[in-house]
Amino acid sequence: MALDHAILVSLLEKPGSGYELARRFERSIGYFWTATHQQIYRVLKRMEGDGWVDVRDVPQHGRPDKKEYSVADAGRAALSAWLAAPIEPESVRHDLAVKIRGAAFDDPAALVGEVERHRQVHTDRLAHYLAGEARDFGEPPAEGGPSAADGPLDAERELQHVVLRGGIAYERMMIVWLDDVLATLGRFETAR
Amino acid sequence: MALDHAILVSLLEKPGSGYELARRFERSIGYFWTATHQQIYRVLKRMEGDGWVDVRDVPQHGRPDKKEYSVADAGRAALSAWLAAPIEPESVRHDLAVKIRGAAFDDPAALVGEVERHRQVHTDRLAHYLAGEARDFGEPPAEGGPSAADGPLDAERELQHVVLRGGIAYERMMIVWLDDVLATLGRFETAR
DNA sequence: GTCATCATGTAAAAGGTTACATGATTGG
DNA sequence: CCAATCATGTAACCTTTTACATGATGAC
Repeated sequence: MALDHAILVSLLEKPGSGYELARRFERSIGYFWTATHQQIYRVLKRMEGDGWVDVRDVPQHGRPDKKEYSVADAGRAALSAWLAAPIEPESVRHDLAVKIRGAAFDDPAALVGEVERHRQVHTDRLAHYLAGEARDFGEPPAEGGPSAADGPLDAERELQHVVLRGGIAYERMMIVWLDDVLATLGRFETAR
Repeated sequence: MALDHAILVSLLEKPGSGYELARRFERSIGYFWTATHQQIYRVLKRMEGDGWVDVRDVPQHGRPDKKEYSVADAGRAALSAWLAAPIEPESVRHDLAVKIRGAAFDDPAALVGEVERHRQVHTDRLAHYLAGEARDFGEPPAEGGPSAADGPLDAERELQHVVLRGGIAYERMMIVWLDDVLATLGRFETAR
């Protein structure tokens, strides 16, 4: 029930078409909420029907027209209501953990390649995050540290940054853990 | 497509009824793969039809009979095939990250209670994991360090332990990050 | 010319959630 | 007697995934 809200947040950050949203769900937002373009188009259509979003046809030169969506008042209200409601489950699906436990009943050493592949994905993602952090949140040329002259706190920017820091912490933890997994699997490899 | 495999792994670790599996999915396994009893009963029935699991009626004194499931050869083969196939997506759904980014368009300070609640959940879970680790994997009374006399490596035990260490690392990371989130939100709270 | 990218969708199948339903025993 | 726990399920609904489908432009 929260793909709606993820889309609303993304549209508040910047209005865009279904296609553009789908691309964002492959990058920034997609790192903590996955969605395919089929899902996105369906939800946009439903939210349009419910008056949560407004649509505007944007003709483009050379390219097909796009429908630019932006959040309507009703959508903002729906988001507010969701923000105020507690969420519990944080349901997780860690295939790799299931595989590791399952490997005990098969060949543990056969899992090494798979774990290394995952480690590479997390290494790449970490590098990507760190590059994004340096680009978007790099040290401002502060003289004498933060002061009132820095202007009001930009909530959107600060909160995006703290979520990104979460992603960075997650990738770092995963890399350390996957090394632990590899070391553990290695003990069986040599023991065979 | 992997609830099947999570159930197979759990049944290989220890045969049991649908009810018992549902309880395990609330505890150990459930921390990296969620499932309700309705899902489990449905999948067990399907796997029984496909010959992946065997069933045995166990009459009990005082309690309703239970159907004890165990993994058949075809189930083991299916698990092996899954273990050998690469998995990519690791699809994530972090409601809280969406909420944090969404809070920029609402009241960031209003999220403090929710974040604190999540922090508590992770603190409790960490304590639970650490207790489990001490109980199940506590230092054996080794004299002179590890040696061949310790016997062969127990793959099931070692791999369960490394998965548990992953859970511990995850909870620790989350607590540190949630403190970062709280500090970030706090800057808006006082700025209002 | 062919491939990648932009842009939007439909349809079917699989999987997950929520609500309802039953019935026995044990402990307070 | 009432609540909790053990034990198993059905039905309806919603969401997600996978496959198919179309058509244009720009770069090579």
